[in-house]
Amino acid sequence: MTVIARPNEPVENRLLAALPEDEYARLLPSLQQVSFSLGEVVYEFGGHLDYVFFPTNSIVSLLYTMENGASAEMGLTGNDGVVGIALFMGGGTMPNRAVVQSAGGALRMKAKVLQDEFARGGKFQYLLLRYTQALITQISQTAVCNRLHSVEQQLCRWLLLSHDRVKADELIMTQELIADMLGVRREGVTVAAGRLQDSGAIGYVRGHIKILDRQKLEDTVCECYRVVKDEFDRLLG
Amino acid sequence: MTVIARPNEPVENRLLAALPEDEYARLLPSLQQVSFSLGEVVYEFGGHLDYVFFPTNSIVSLLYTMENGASAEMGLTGNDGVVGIALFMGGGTMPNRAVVQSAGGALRMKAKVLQDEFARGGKFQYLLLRYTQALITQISQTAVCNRLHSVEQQLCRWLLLSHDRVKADELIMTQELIADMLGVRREGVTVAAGRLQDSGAIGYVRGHIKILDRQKLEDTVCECYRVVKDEFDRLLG
DNA sequence: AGGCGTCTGTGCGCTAGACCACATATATGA
DNA sequence: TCATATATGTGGTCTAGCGCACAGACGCCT
Repeated sequence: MTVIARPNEPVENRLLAALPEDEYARLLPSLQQVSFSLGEVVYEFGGHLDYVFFPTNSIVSLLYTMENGASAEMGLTGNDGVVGIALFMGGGTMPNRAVVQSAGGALRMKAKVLQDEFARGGKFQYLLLRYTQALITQISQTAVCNRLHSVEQQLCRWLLLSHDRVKADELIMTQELIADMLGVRREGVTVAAGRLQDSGAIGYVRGHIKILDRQKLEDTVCECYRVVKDEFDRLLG
Repeated sequence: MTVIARPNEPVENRLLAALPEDEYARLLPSLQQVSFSLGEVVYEFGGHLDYVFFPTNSIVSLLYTMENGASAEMGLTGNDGVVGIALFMGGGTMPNRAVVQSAGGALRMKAKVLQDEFARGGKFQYLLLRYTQALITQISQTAVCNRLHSVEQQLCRWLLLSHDRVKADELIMTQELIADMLGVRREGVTVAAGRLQDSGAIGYVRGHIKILDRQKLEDTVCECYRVVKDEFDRLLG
């Protein structure tokens, strides 16, 4: 992670952008722009957090790694959210890991500043709690989807959720990493991705995935994607 | 649901019990004791909530039902929690259903009272948010467990979580209902439960499950149970 | 140009669990 | 005591996805 400067351009995180003028002005001096690289660990299982992060064009995955090394994603955060909810929810640490899934920028804020502002009970608190509820929906739907749907459907869901949170049509992501996120084997992803490629929905070469036909993905995906998207729009739109 | 009276005995919900004297005194007049029957729906998908519920000796499951009727549980709430977090998180409605999984009592509180007290920012807010974080852990672990573990392990996890939240060693619950909770087929539960019965861990007849040897269940269960339990103890203990 | 490391493709056997079709057992109420 | 609905047991077939073992294929570095 590299610290860049104080942000001066228009804010690209939806939570911050939704703040009223005065609250944003109060927080602005406490925001620093940082840059995440692919695969960087934002926090570890049980680790202590000094900052919260508001991604702008980066994506951060929340995942859990079992004792035997197997892992699975429970949710992901982009420019519509915040990484480090334990800091305002009161737990201090979270029982999961946060890993950068798509390189890019974020704004960070010191824990103390966040907590003080949260305690004021204004719009900031309101937005953070609504985001947390949307995140709960996402995690819930991941639980259901893991139980009931095929790898191909889950891959579509994952691609669409990522695509929604990043500007470009190209995702930098190997099948190996996707397999870790979805909690399946790499070969399973190869087969599912192969089918999507054959249908013309996506194209990929060595870690570069292109969304060619978003509609095709939406036709294949299970209802879980829509549920999550609708809830995010309802709560944060 | 039947409304009984105003509670006068010692409070049996851990969240309420953790309140300081003055806050509890302020809330007491707004609490009504109610009785839930097995299978009762506390709230529906997208439904509006007039009350939150603090279970005393009942257990309420949060589950999601797909368009095709298949369902899966994302978490469960007993005397250590509250049903209806959307009311203080700000969403108003939740994209899931809440169903009584074990008949028993709860204390209910009008939404308006809850929200006013929450806005004061005292210990009540603190407790509700910490509980919500513990719930997030539970849902997350359900997601991971659904992906990576066997039906038998998940059944153990479910039995242990339920056993922790109810006084008795006997659970009133058919295999059919457990199958809906776990998002698996009824026959799958029959087989898994049969193995646990053979090993002497449990005994059951027509909807009455007895925990005979808790240790055996803990030996069989996956790590997911421990993670959830530890996090509840840490955050609410 | 060559070599090595990292991705991706494929095939094969195996297993858990789904789906289907009944058989049996227990409770409840007429 | 009998009828009926509900709960549980079991067996057979089918499939998705795992584990394993390689075989290309592409990218980067020297």
